[in-house]
Amino acid sequence: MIRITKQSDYGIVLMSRLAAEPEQLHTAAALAAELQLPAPTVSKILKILARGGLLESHRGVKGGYSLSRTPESISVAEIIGALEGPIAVTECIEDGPGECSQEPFCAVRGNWQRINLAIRQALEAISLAEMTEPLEQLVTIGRRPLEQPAEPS
Amino acid sequence: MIRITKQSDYGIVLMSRLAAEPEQLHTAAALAAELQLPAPTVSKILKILARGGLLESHRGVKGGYSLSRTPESISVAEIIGALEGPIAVTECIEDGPGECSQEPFCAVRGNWQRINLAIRQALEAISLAEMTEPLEQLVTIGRRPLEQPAEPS
DNA sequence: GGAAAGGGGACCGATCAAGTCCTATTTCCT
DNA sequence: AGGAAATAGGACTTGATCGGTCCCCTTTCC
Ligand code: FES
Ligand code: FES
Repeated sequence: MIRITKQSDYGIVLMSRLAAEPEQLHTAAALAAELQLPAPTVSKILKILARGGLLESHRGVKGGYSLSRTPESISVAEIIGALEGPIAVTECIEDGPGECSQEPFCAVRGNWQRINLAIRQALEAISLAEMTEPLEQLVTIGRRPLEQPAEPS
Repeated sequence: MIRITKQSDYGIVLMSRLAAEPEQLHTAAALAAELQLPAPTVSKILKILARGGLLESHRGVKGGYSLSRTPESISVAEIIGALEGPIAVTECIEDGPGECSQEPFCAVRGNWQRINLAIRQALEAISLAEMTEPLEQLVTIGRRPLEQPAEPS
């Protein structure tokens, strides 16, 4: 739950791959093959990311994609935002008031934004660079990847 | 994006309403009418929340629901978790390894959990009590409900 | 014993994401 | 100059899943 779409999922994976060699150009086909993802979908996602300004595209033979900025300056929030619009968990308050049909009755109206903000900040705090330096870092610090022993079911 | 289901949406609204009078019993019908939500759906959601241990249910005439704990001790993460399973943004790593088809190729494998953890923590940090004291608090502190001026689009 | 509440689950319809495909455009190489 | 290889852009189909409804059973109060 709190599911993101597969587009974002793939998008982050792809961006992470590109972040490994920021200088280098990668074609959509090569990335798809390497990551074992459906080629047309990869192509589509890369296009969107390029349109969003996160990727630099080079057309023609020997073309391909590369990051338009350094991995450190790209947050996963940006990636998700580029792929699926602004980050908002609920449709209530996306931007303007008057949207939700039950504003008058709703007690939480304003506080939804607290949730949205919390999630957005959490996502903005994670940079692409952090996504590429994988296990060592985690293990070194001794951070537990998961801690949710109590699953009531 | 990063959408939660309407169940969670409604669930949080309902829980917030109940948090206003933690002692009192509320029937599903009354809550539905008050909040202008479809009655059967409300009933369904309350059932799930009760099964999850977040609500105390009383059957029979004069029955109804009430919070099983204080609003301060209930986080929105719990509500969402009860309504839609454990909080995980992606299906890759829900719990055990071996799930994702491309573990060998995936560079982010371990770092997805970083994202999941960040979101989970963000949601755990928000209590039901915070959801009920609505606008005043926000305004007093001068917190901006939204800040996202740069929308590249 | 009846009415009013919750408990549980089956069920259907609409929405939307995921993936495919096609065509145009740009660029490199021969 | 011309062809090949790549991106740009969009239309389309299908499939899952969410949202919502409905029905029947159990419990409790009066
Ligand atoms: S304003 Fe939409 S549910 Fe609160
Ligand atoms: S392990 Fe599933 S995408 Fe990384």
